[in-house]
Amino acid sequence: MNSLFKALNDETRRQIIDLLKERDMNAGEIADEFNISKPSISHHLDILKRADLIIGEKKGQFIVYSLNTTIFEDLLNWILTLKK
Amino acid sequence: MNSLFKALNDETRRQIIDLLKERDMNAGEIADEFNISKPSISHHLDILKRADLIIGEKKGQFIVYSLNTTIFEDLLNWILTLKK
DNA sequence: AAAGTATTTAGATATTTGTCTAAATAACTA
DNA sequence: TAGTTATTTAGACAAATATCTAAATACTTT
Repeated sequence: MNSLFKALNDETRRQIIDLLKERDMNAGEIADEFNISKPSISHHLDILKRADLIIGEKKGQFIVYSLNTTIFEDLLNWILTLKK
Repeated sequence: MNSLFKALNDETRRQIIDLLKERDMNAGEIADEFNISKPSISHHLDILKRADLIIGEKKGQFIVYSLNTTIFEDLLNWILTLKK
């Protein structure tokens, strides 16, 4: 739960999530959407990966990232215990 | 949204939320649940307040804190856009 | 009014975090 | 195999954060 909230606590990472909501993208495509160096984006992707929010799959020369929607269940449940 | 995720990105603050889920408590009662100084807890309460996650109401000498559940709607909606 | 209790504010410090550049790794292409 | 492209790793640094102690503020009680 710690790594999940940590991962979500950054505007750039939330924007990456929003991008992947639309379609799968490789690291370079993601980096092109930001005015941040590729190594920094790589680092953000690593944090999202460690939180199980995204999955990276090697496709030849590229690594294609996609959302792991199942992890959002945990977050959803955590919130729902508060609503009541 | 930024202050919301920031506020949730700390184990102590999430535990405070869990405590307030059970019942309203004043600052001293909350502090007694942790091995952290009162000023530090006060700081955590401030961050939760700024994120609109909790409300503090003066009751004489005490300040009673309670959850502001309406704010969780925002978080809920953010997550739901990802699930589909 | 003085003393005691509850809470916050101020200022300091160590740790964590986001960013960068340079270099390393991995895979394709000519 | 040499060069090019895609991505990550390593190391450095400035900014943000969690914590502490000491002091200030606010209310209550005697």
